[in-house]
Amino acid sequence: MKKVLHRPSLYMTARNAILDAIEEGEIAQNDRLPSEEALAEMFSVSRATIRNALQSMENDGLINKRHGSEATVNRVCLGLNMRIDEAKGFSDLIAASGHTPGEIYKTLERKAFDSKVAKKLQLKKDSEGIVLTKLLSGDGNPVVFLREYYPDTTLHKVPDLEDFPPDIYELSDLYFAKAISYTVREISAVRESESLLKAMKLKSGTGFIKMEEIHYSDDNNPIAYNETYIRDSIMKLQVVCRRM
Amino acid sequence: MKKVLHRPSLYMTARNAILDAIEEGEIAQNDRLPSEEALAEMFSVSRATIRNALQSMENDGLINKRHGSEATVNRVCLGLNMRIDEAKGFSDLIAASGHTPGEIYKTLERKAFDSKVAKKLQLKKDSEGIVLTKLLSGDGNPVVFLREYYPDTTLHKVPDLEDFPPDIYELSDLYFAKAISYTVREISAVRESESLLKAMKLKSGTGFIKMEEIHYSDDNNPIAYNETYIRDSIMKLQVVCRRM
DNA sequence: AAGTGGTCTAGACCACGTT
DNA sequence: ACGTGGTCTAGACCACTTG
Repeated sequence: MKKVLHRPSLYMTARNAILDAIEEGEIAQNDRLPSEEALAEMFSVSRATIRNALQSMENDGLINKRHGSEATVNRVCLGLNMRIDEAKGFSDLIAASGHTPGEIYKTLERKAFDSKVAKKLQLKKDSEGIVLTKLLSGDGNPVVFLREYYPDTTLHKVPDLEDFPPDIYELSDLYFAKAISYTVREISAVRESESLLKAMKLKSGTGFIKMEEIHYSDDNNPIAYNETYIRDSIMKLQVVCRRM
Repeated sequence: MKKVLHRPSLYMTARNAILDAIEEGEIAQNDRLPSEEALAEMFSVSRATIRNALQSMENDGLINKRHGSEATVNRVCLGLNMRIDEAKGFSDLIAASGHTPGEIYKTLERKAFDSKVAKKLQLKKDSEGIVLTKLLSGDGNPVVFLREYYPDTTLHKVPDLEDFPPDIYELSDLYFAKAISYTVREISAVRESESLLKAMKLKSGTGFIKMEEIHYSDDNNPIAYNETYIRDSIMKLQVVCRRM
């Protein structure tokens, strides 16, 4: 995977500067940003460039825009730390929610996928691949159990177990033939089972959230599949949806 | 709430025309759209306007864009019908997933909110408001149980029970002092309980998804709160997350 | 090398909110 | 009435993908 150093675009530079200024309290009076024209002058760029910056910030839930009046800082969304509509791995989510992430165990094996997994990945039955199993902890306690399926065609190189990055998106940048473009997550509830409790090294549990993830390349082909089990007593999953 | 008829913008017109053409198979050869320049010529608008249309389509997961190559139709996301990262009510979700939505019962009462609800809505304890309780069905079977809390300050007029629109976003447009701008949804898993099974008119259940929603106005004030219980055997909740 | 999308500018007019 | 963001144009150059 080629890595290129981009010259940052003007609008991304402006975006980062505005975000820093918000954090320092230097720019937003009562959480209200200066007008687009004023920002354009501050950064010596055109209004279109500032609009590009503000648009990307609104898409990420950092600010609100309203026709006729200045943009405002969105403290509500800025305070969320378990958003599953963002491309973050679970280690990052655990860390973002204020717990110390860790790995209780991790195993790697190569085998044929069962028909259910093969179907999710649009593969012929008995296609082979890598299966990574992980138990993640928050502050030392088991919270997330993961099983990750990587078809042989996906990985252009198989890293050693200890070289697997904790984040699948980073893994895709380093070792996938094609990087992950987007992920579809499907959520259901499951009762605790003997095998799950054993895998998570728990004696009992209340309810678990099950999350099935299919990761797609930018040409809409599935390239990886995960099953994740989450102890929801620790983690509350969040999603933001905006109108329009 | 004032209702104005907007002249549709050129980019929204182009967007809708492109979407129609995609559906009819008239525009995308092998799911690949014409170039931005070609589209601009087709609709007699500038390239910037077409880019605006395509950008909004990509934000909604309808197409993928790649630097250097034409945009492509995203059949994967187009096929999803239970996305909870879109501002849709549950009636719409049930309908979108191919079941016939219905209401098994619906009650309305006015009372003081308990401290948990008051806190979510940033209200003083014992603040009063309207509580709407609903049991929704898919193909006649109970699937979603809802309890919706509307503070007195939110509703500028309280509709009769039978006049409540099925969709909370529509309700907000018609009867809220300020419309809903965005919603934060928090997901957890719950075991079945006596009271929940009774409310849902079920004898037994497997697991339930609990979704707590706080609806915010565009000035980031919470204006409504819902608790929703979902029989996940019927409905799989979906979220799409894109990188960058 | 050619074609395509990404970024950027300067200027214009309109629609909305506030006063 | 005024200031603000929303839409739109025409033109330019750069970065990426493709043949």
